[in-house]
Amino acid sequence: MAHVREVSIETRLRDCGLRPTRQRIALADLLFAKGDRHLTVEELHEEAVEAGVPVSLATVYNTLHQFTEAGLVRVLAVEGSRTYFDTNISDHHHFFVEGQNEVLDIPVSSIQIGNLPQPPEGMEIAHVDVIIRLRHKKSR
Amino acid sequence: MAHVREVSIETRLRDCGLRPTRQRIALADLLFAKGDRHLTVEELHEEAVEAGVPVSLATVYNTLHQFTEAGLVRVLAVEGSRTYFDTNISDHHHFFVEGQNEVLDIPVSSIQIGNLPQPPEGMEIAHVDVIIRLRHKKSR
DNA sequence: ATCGATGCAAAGTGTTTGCAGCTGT
DNA sequence: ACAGCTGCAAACACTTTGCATCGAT
Repeated sequence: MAHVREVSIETRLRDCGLRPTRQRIALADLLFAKGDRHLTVEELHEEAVEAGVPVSLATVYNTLHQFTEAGLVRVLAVEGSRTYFDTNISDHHHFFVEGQNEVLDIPVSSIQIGNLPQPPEGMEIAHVDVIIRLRHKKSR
Repeated sequence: MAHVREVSIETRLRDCGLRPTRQRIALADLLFAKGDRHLTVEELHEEAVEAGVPVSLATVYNTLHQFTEAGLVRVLAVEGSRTYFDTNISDHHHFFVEGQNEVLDIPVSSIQIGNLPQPPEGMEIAHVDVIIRLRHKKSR
């Protein structure tokens, strides 16, 4: 059976110092199989359960944080309550659809940012986030 | 006693359809007396109590949301858990110091953003947030 | 067999809500 | 006096943690 991909994900986990357990492999599969994704813990948990891998919510939280530390995913701060995890760790920006809690990628090339201000003394820039908040046009 | 400012804040509240109560006036005073500020509910609550205006936390939450709807302040989504309120409602951007939970304004003129991507069909841009995340330089 | 991972439930945060009593007009 | 606020505590959503069991090596 299609074992080829599993092996590579296993290796990837191992390289991060994470033991490739059933749950981690399943979650990593869900995360990376479908291209770039923006998921909440809840959503990923639901997907896992639907895929027949009954992980617990707590494990999804723990696993996503481990993945974050390992640099496999990154955290997206778009909206107060919920935390989004982004499987696209390359440099890019986001649309956020208000009310719909939907996140869309913006390739870094479609925005021009120039003239970044100097960070205060002793600080350096860790990351630049651009979030373009969208709403539905009222016109109808 | 210095009643002049109070009156103007009262008027401002009234204009928003908010009854100028003790608590609202006190909170508005704290918010707007010291220039542009970035505060969490907790911080504002503490300031109010220290200033001898014992409002309840719930009232601070309610009041800040009312102020937000009235357009007196705006919500800042920089970080997952806590909600920041920004008293500067003009167009500008932010530094965010990781680990320190500190927010600093960046005047809109010090960043050049060009070439905004087209929003998806039927959507329009509500707001563009730029957050420059900072960390301390490791050098020492 | 060992040490780490998992699941559950309980504990934490930060935030919201319901309702009795208080306050501004 | 009335409608709208406020305070408290209880309810909530999301997230983290403790501990006994399970699983990968």
